[in-house]
Amino acid sequence: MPSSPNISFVLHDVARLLRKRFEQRSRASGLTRAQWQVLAYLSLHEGIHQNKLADLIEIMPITLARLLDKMEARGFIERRPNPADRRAWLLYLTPEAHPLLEIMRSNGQKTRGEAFTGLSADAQLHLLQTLSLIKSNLLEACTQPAVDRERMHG
Amino acid sequence: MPSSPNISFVLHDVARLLRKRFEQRSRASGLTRAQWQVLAYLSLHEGIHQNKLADLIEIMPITLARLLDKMEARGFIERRPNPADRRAWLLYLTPEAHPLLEIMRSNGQKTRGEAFTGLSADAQLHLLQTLSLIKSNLLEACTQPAVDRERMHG
DNA sequence: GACTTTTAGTGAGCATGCTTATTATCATCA
DNA sequence: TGATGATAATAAGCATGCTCACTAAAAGTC
Repeated sequence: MPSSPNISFVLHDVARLLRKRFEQRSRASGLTRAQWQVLAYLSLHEGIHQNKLADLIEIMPITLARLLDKMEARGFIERRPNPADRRAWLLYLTPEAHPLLEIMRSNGQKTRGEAFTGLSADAQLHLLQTLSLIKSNLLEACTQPAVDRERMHG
Repeated sequence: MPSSPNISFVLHDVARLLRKRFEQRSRASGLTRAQWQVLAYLSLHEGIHQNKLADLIEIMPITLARLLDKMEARGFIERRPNPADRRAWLLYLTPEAHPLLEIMRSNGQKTRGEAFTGLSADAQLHLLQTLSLIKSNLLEACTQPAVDRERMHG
């Protein structure tokens, strides 16, 4: 309950504020947080295809497709045909994208710097480990049927 | 960078997965995560007006207005005119909303139960405190101008 | 080789959250 | 009282993320 603030609500708030702050900073660069995440992952896996990349980022393929549409239109990435599989595209950064990597990385660092003021390096590492555990718990849970039935009245 | 996973990305992923899991569970009840958050806060502050409530939840008033539109249409809340100020509405739960509070609270608990498997009560409390600190850092930061200028080339 | 199943990608439609801009009302102060 | 500024709510428009449904191509099976 909000009176003793709910950890899920706070977590959601933090994510939203991180995104907001990052995008305040990055507006001039033309990349949103989500697009930067795509670019960051793609820079480490050029030549990957969309469903694999969506799997890495853990978003739905259709969500990634929409992001790539915009990033392609703005000249940050290109989709090359895959001669071995005519269903799939192969994804590459354009030369224009490379300078952005450094800028966005720096913006991310600045945003984290603001967010994590007062947290020691140890505390940050601990937080990362805790969040990673929660994430893997949730990834597991999301694959299982969510039973809405309950014994509220028993 | 994604190779050593970025704490902001993970935090964002966790928030997204929490929302997804909560909504898998709550689909039958007709309330989304955001609407449940509104209802939870409103249940503690009936008679509040929109801008104040938006301030409590820390979202933009227009975002709240859209949520309230849907919740009003579905009969969960009502907007009563404020005789003392014709610009403002006073917000109340409808009788239909009250049983939902218990159901949604339980859904939230179940979702957190799944998410926090393997975390002691102490670790959860510690996480909450850490996140609250980060949130207040970000709330502070977001009010300050985000300087995009930087010394990348110097 | 034809039939079925799986996989890659997208369309449609909805919810949340933002920025920017507008209207109506209230509050202040000369 | 009458102009000025602040406040409550909403409108328009965009981005992200989901579910559900669909097409096209590949892969597996008889």
